[in-house]
Amino acid sequence: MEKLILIDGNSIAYRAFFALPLLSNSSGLHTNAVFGFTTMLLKLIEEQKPTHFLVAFDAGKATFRHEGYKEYKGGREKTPPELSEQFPLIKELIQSFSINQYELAGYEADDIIGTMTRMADERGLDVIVVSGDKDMLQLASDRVTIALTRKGISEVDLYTPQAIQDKYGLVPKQIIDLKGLMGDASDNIPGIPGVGEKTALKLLHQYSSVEEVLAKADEITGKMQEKIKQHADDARMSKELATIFREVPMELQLDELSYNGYEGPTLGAMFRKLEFKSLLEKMDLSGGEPAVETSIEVEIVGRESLAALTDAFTGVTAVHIEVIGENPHVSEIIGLAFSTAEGANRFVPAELLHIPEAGRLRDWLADDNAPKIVYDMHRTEVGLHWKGVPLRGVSFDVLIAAYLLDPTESTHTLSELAGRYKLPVIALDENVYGKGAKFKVPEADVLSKHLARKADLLRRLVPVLQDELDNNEMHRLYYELEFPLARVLASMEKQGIRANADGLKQLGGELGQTIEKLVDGIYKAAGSEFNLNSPKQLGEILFDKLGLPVVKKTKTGYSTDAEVLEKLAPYNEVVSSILIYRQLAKLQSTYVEGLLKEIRGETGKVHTYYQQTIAATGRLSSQFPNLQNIPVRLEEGRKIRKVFVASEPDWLILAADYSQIELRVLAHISGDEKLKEAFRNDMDVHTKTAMDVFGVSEADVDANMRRQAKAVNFGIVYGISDYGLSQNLNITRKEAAQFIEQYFAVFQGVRHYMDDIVRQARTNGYVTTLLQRRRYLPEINASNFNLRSFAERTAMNSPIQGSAADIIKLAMVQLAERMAKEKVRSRMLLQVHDELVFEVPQDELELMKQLVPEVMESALALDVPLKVDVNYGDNWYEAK
DNA sequence: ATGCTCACG
DNA sequence: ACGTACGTGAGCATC
Repeated sequence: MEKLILIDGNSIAYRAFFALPLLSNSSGLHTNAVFGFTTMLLKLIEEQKPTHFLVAFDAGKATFRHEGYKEYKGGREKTPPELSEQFPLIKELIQSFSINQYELAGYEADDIIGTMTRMADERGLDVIVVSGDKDMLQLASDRVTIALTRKGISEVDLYTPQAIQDKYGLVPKQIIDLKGLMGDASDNIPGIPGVGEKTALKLLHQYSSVEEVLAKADEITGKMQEKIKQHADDARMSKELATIFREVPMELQLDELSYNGYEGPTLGAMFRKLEFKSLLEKMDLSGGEPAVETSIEVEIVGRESLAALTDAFTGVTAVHIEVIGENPHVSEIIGLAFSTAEGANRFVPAELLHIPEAGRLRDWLADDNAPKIVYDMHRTEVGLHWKGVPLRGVSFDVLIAAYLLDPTESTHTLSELAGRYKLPVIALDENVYGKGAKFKVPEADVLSKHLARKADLLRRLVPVLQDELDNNEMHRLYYELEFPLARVLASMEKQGIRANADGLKQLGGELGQTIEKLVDGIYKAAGSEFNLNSPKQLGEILFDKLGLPVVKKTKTGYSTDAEVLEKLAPYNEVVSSILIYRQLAKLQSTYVEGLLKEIRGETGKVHTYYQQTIAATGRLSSQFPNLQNIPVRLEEGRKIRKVFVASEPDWLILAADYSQIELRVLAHISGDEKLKEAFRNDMDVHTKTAMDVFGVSEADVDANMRRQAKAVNFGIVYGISDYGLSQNLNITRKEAAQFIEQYFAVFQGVRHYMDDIVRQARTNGYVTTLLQRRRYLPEINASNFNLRSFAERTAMNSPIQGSAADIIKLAMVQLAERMAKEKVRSRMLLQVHDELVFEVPQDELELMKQLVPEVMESALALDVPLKVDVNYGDNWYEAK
C-alpha cells in the first residue's frame, strides 16, 4: 500500500516554535522549532511508514490571494526573529532526512498540498496531510486524512470525513463555507461580523452553503438578517480566500516524491550540528564523526589482588561507586571503579566489598587523609552507610560543581557532562543497564568498562570544573558552603527523625471514619456514586449533572480545584463537603498512609533524602518522604506534626526559624531605607508596609489592610505583576496596579532594585545571589511576551530566594562545626527552607536555645539584623 | 508517562 | 491581546 505524507512546513514550524521553550545550542542559535519539527518527522516516519513524502512551504509574501484582497494576512504579528532564523535550518534538516520539499512563488503551502492530494487521490494513494491549520479539513476524503496538531505538537488529531461529520456535522467541502461565514482573524479574513463558530454551524446545518445562506437571508430573523445582507460580499470573498487552490501549475510529479528513508550518518551529522544530543544517543546514529566511546583499559580486581589495590592510590584518586536506585537509603551498590592520578583504572565487583580481603580498601574509603574525587558524595556516602562502610576524605564532588555552574540544567549525568565539557563520550546508564522493568546489571566486562569510563571522566572533569568555578567567582560558594553542606546533609539523613507509627495509625482511623461519612453524604447529594478522586468524574457530576457554572477550564476539561470549588460553594451545599473531603483525603493518603510506608520498622525513623542539585534557586528539596511540606497552615493537618518526636527518651524537639528572611534579604540587596528601617526597629513588616502604602498610623492599620500589604510583600518577592496580585487578592488588575505603584512610591529602593536586576539579567544573561550563586535566564530577551515576562520575574525572585538559601545553608555548615566543637549530643535533623529542626537532650536545651539562633543570625552579616525564633517541645507540633 | 490537585516555604 | 505570581514533591486517575 502506497502512502503519501504531506506536511504544511510553515504551519508546523510555527506550532513547534510556540509549543516548545526557547532552546538554543552552544553558539546561541535557537533550535526549538527545529527540534519540534524533528520529533514530528521521526514520529511520522516510524508510525506511518510513508512511501512518498513532501514538505511544502509558503514562498515569499505576495500570493494570488493578495491580488483580490490586499489585506489578506494583514495585521499579523511579524514572525519572531527567533523563529525566522530557524527556517534555513529546518530546510536543511528536511534535506538531511532525504525528504522532498517544495515551494512555488505566488502560492501557499496549502495550495501545493491541495494540488498534490488531488493528484494522489486520482492515483489511488493514501494521503496524510499534517498541519496546524483547520482550513486543511476541506481536503479530507476517503483516501485523504488530515492530521491536525493538538496542544503542543507531539500529539495530532486525525480527521477523516466521518470525524469531521461527527465534530462539526459538515462534509469537508463545507469547511470553506464555515470560514466564509465566521472569517479567520489570524489570516485577516473578515467573514460576517458577529458570526462565530456556533452561529456559522447553525446556519450551515440549515442552509448548507454560503450561497444558500445569502439567497435565503430573508428567512433569517432579527439582527442577523441585517448583518448577513450587509456583509454578503465579505462572506463571498472570505469563502473564496479560504478555498484551497488545487490546480497549482507544478512541475513536480508524484513519482518524484517517493521516500526510501534517511541515511543514518547524514542525519547524525545534522543532529550533531544542531546539538541534538539526546536524539543522537537515543537513535544510535553512528558513522560520520565518531560519537562512540573510545576504548578503555581496566583491570578487574579479584579476591587475590584486592589487598594490594590501594597501594596504587598515591595521589588524588577518582572513585566511582555505582549506587542503584533513586533513594540511596534503600539502594544497591553494584560496583566500584577507581582511576589513579597516573590514569590506571581498576574495577571491583560490589560483592567483594564485604570480604575480609577488602579490609584495606574499606579503610582507604574511610580515610580522611586519602583524597578522593567522586560524583555525588552525599548519595554515595548514604548508600555506603547502609552497607556499613563509611566514606571520608572526599576532596572534590563533580556533581556539585556542575550544578553550581548551571543550576537550571535538568540533569548533570556524567554522560551529559562529557558532552557539555567536550570530553570523551560515555554511554548513558539507560543504554548500559536498561530501564524500568528491563533493568539488569551487565556482565563484569561491560560493567567494569562503563564504571571505569566514569571514574576516568571524573578525573578529567575536575580541572575543567575548578577553572570554571574560579572564573565565576564561586570558590567560596563551593568550598565553604555547598561542598561541606553535602556531608552535613548526609549526616542528618543517616540520623533520621523518629515518627510515631501508632499515633499515625490512630489519626488515620479517625480520618477514615470522618471521610466515610462525608463520602456517603456527597454521594447522596449527587444522586449517584462515583470516584470522588477523579477530577473528570467530579466535573461531570458538578457541571453536567448538577448544572453548576463553569468557572475555569483545564486543558483536558473542567477545573475542580479548591479555588473553583470555593466559588461554587454558595450554589450547592455538596461543594463544601467536597472541599473538606479533599482536605482530609490528602491528609490520609499523603501524610498518614504515605508516611507510614516510610517509617523503618527497626528504628521507627524516617530518613528523608535532600536533593542538593535540583532547585534552580539554590534551595534544597526533600524526597522519600518529602519532609518539607508537612502540613502546618490548617489545624487538622498540623496535628500530623505531633508524630514527629525525639528518638531518645526525655529528649526534646527544637525548631528554629528565620523571621522574614526573604524580605530582610531584599532590604539588604536593594538598600531600601524604609525597608531597612522597618527591620532595624524590629517592626511587623506587613503592618509597616500597610502604614506606608495606605498612609495611616500604626493604630489605624486594620486586619484587611495588613492582609493586603502582606500579599503585596509576597508579590514583591515573587517578581510582582499586577495580574498575579489581582488574582491573589481577588481585586481588579487596575486596583492591583495602583497598589504596586503606591508601594514603589514609598519603597523606592525596591523599585530601583527590580529595574536594575532585570537590566543586569539582560546584560549578563544571568543574575546572582549574595554568595555568587548564578542563575542563567536565556529568555530575558525573548520576543515572546510570556517567556520574557517569566524571565523578568525570575530575575527579581531568584537572587532573593537564592540568597536566603545561601544564608541558611551557611548556617547549617557553621552549626555542624560548632556542635562538633562543643561536643553536644544534640542533632540537626531537618531543614525546611527557613527552619532547622533538632533533637536535644534536656541538659543541652539551654545551650542549644542560645547557640542555634546565635549561629543562624550571624551566618552572614547583612545591613539589617537577621532574626531567629526558637521553640521547643515534646514533638514538632509543640515546637511552634 | 502526563495532568490535576494540593502540601510546604 | 497576550495570560503568570517564585520554588518544590507526592498521590491519584487516566491514557
